Amino acid sequence: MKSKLNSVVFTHDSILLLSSMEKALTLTEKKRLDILAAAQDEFKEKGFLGASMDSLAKRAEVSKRTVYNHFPSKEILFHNIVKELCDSFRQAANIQYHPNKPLGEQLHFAATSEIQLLASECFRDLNRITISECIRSPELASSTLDHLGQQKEGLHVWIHEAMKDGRLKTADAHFAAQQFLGLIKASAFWPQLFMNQAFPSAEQQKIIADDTVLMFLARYKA
Amino acid sequence: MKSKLNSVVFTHDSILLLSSMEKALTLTEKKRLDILAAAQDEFKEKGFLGASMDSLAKRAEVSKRTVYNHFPSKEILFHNIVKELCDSFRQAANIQYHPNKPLGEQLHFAATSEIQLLASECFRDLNRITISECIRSPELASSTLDHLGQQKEGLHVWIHEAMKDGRLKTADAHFAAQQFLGLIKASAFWPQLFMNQAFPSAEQQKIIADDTVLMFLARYKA
DNA sequence: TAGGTAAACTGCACCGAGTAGTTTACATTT
DNA sequence: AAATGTAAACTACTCGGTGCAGTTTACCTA
Repeated sequence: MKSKLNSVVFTHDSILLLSSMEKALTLTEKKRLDILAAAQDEFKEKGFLGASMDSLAKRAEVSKRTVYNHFPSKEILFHNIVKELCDSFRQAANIQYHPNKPLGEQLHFAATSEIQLLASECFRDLNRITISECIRSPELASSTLDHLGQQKEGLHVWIHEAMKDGRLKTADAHFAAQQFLGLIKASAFWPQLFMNQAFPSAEQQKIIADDTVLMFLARYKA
Repeated sequence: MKSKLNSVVFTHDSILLLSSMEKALTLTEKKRLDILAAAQDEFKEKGFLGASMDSLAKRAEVSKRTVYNHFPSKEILFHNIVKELCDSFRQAANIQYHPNKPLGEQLHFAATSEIQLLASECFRDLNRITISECIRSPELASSTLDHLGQQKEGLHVWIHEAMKDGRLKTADAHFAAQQFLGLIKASAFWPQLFMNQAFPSAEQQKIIADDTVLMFLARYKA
């Protein structure tokens, strides 16, 4: 299996769930997780408007009433899903600036971990779910995609420090970080999100990371 | 002055058309344009699923029956809107490679015209309308976003020629074009589309174009 | 220029399907 | 037996789409 994050939530296989969590789960809690898993599938597949509570309940093999016992409304359930998915990415790859290590090495690590994040099925699911709604719901847009910009924050700080340290040309650190991530996402995020393009292979990922660092340093190295 | 019956079928800009020709339009044609304009607003505002044919008809100040006289179904109407918007971007900025002009100048032109395109309210409308649906409809995704990739094609060819000419380092031209556009869109497209970020001012646009070219040439100039 | 005809528009009622959310009455678990 | 979960029916909608009777418009002819 793939997902190493919050294994409980993303596991669709209830038997596995039960066996791995011992007998700790009461039936009520199990149902709750079934509902969350089914809701995630339903929303992912049909979007917020397209999703139906009946279909969702059937998916979870649970009475619709039970769904409403756990979540008072469709919207609240939706926000729970989004929140939950968001939380699983709190572990923002906090890149630390090391004055002694080579810039290329540090940047390559940043690029690789960003690609790693973009590669995770989980992360793309979150985006597929939210982005459609974000366009028409600014509130959700900011609350959610703030999270997405979190490791951008980290990179921005890193760049700023490297500039202060005289190892990068002085420039707008925020803008530079945007460029760095833009280079990556142009190949490893947007095309996969909107067209159904396959995600880059391991070799392609390496090329993307290498070339991003190469280009970035060609421009900014002091 | 009389107008041929079907000369108006494909519309460029409905509002402009209406105000400039006014009397020349037969009532049927005017209604048709009213419907298209209203549909554009409705879809833009609520998306495909959220849009309602009743609300749309009211917006167009037209009987719902009339809507269905012109367009047999909601889906067909939607595709008409998308097609119409697409057609208004047929003028793909076809960048031509000039062996004698400086690379920076030519690239700067490409960057500027790309930003120009991304800046147009029209173009962002098209994307806002389609992208949400593209995620769940691969068919629409390819048919529509092919268009978006058209000027990318142009750039890719340009880069290829410059490489053959020995003025750029030999590399994957398609990948390089993707990088070039990624640099631009990271600042002037995606943030505006999903968050409601304001579009860059004229000065900011210049900075983006300058810096994109700078970075690209730092990496690829032979 | 007047008049007639065909086509288009209107407004409304209506259909069947589906929606979120609630209630009721029964079954299972503990 | 008390508590919780259950299915199915029910409410009060909204939706896309249709049928139809009556009105308006466009255009051709006499």
